[in-house]
Amino acid sequence: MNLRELSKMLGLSQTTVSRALNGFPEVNEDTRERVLKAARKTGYRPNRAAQRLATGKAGSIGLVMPITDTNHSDVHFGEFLAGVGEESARHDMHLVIMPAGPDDEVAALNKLATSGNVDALFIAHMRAQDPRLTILQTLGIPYIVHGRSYGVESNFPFIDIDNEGAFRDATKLLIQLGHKRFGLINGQAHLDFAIRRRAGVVAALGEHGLTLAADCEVQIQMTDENGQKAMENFLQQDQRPTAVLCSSTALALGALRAVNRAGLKLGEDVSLIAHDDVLPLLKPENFSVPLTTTRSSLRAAGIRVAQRLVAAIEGPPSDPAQELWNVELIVRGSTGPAPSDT
Amino acid sequence: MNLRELSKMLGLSQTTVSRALNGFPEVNEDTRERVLKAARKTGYRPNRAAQRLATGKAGSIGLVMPITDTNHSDVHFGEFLAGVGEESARHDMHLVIMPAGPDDEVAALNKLATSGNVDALFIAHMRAQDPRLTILQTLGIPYIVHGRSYGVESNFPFIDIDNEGAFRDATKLLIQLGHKRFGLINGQAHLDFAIRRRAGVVAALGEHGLTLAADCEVQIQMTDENGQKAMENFLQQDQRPTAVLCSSTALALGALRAVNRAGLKLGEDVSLIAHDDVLPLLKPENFSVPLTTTRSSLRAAGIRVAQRLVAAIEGPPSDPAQELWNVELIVRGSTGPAPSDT
DNA sequence: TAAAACATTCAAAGCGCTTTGATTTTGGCG
DNA sequence: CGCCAAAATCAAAGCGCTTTGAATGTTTTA
Repeated sequence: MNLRELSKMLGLSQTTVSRALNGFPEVNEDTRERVLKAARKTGYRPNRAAQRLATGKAGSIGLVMPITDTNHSDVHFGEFLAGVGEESARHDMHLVIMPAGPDDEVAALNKLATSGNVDALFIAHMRAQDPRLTILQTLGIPYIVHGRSYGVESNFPFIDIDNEGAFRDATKLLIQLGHKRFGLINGQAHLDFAIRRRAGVVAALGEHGLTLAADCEVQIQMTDENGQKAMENFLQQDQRPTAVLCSSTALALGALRAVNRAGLKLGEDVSLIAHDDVLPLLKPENFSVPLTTTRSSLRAAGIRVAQRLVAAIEGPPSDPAQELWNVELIVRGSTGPAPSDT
Repeated sequence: MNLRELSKMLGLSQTTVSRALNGFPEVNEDTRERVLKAARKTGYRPNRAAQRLATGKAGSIGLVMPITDTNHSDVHFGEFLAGVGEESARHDMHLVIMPAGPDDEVAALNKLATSGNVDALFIAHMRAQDPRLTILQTLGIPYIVHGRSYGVESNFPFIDIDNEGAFRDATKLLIQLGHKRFGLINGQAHLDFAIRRRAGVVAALGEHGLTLAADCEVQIQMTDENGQKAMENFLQQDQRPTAVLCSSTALALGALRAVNRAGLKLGEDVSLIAHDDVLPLLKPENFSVPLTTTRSSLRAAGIRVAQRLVAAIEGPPSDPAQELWNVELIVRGSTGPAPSDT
């Protein structure tokens, strides 16, 4: 069943039927009713390819999927993607997923945009002074950024969580518990969230005359291996930190391993707070010592991103809305008073 | 730049240019050369929407993304999706991802197929006697199945791993190590892979006059919590198993936790082999005791599925090719000789 | 050298929708 | 009533590609 058949059946022109279906105001309500009913009964579904051609819209969202040097996908992205997929299916939107390594991202973005295959773009894994922003702004196609880019002043639409606030609060909690020596196992130094989280920690410490020792700070790719190595290093120091913040539960998984192997107890000898992206696999409550976390669901962010992208495609261009989500601080067993022995 | 402009520029008809571009034989080689060169120089890219409309092909692959009751996405699927995304981007294929709970899957499949939005389908998470197969076969659109469906005789195209063989081999290894009492922490009983893995275990045991005790067998959703609970149960029994097989590293993560909490040592008191889908997060070598595993990359399967789907869409329909991948057995520290104390 | 066969190229007709620019209907008002 | 604005509908022109069926050259064959 296509539009011509449907309109012939109803004794109307294609124009009217099309307009009735798409909610245009200039069609009589009775007519619209009749059209909608017929469409329902015949199970008419507009041909998306034809719609795309006629409107010049691709009806799809482009995503650059970051892949690492080791050619591994990132769980964080997978979880995010699940959210995007869910929402875009709801709107009959296609997804174009283009994997790209760190060096090809700009090229991938360009390719996606100029392919005409895509009428909105999304980027994540933001870095400081991210070059992709500049391109995105000149491309003239709707986009949204997950995260921000430290050092970029221009106004762009984003969804981000309050990384700085989250880690400031987390640090404050640890300070209140009496901790004085801190460690930070962070994501790679050029990543925007890493910069902001670090800033949060440093700020909170500063307020209490404390500092983050240079050898108690690591900025590295967030895998459990790296978390373990980092924590092992921390623990070997004379003045080892009693409180450690981790930028992901994956890092925390490794860190916990290191703590256990050193024969120390989490929540007693060492307190730890990690950021939890709510990955289905790494639930902080299931760690051998339940993890105190700052929590914000990546999946939810994915859904929201898709919503806004769809709105941007269908509706008129709106202001570069910027959303900053709050992060919950959830206290579990991995945080405790600072050990008194030192 | 569109086809008309390009052809005008070349002084050729659209027909010829189109054919030159698409590799039709009836165009002069010199002409083709000229066309290709011009296309390259001008950066001409055919409008996919127009192509889709003209050919009647949607240029996209539909995936039903299984979501659980808890509305959580499955990591296994995420990893698989990464593979599919990678390959389909390579072919300018779109993805339509429709999330559906266990009860809506058939409906989702129908919806995808009849939407005309999709010219190939893919399903996974196969169950015994899976009703989706019947539908798929009547839909008349190319499809491929990841996994098989126990009890279904008909011939359908699939990619699967040799679940039975993998678990048979794993069990044999444990038998050789002297183990007599076995446990199995499996995926949900209706899932095809779970049935086959169980069969593999039972077969290997049977060859040596051993059996799988009813209370040493659990078939359950594969989360670390469930793994932990299952192992806790096993360990409380008078005659607790000394060798346990797990259907995923997530289960194994929980099982290991239970072993640790019981004050037992993995690889000594209890041996464990898990199936490893090569998830970036749960690397068996990073478990506190490196895990002996049966390994097969889900990501690789995703890539292969997309390849075949693309081929099926573009090329002529071919035989329902069936691929059965071998699974590696990788021995690490979690397996050791059976304890002699009993 | 004309006819037949082949190799190339072309004009034009869709594909199924949206949208522009009429055209027709309706209804209010003097 | 007749006129005009507003409301409702329509015919037709694209969107950019593929594909059919015909037309034009070029060889080959008889």
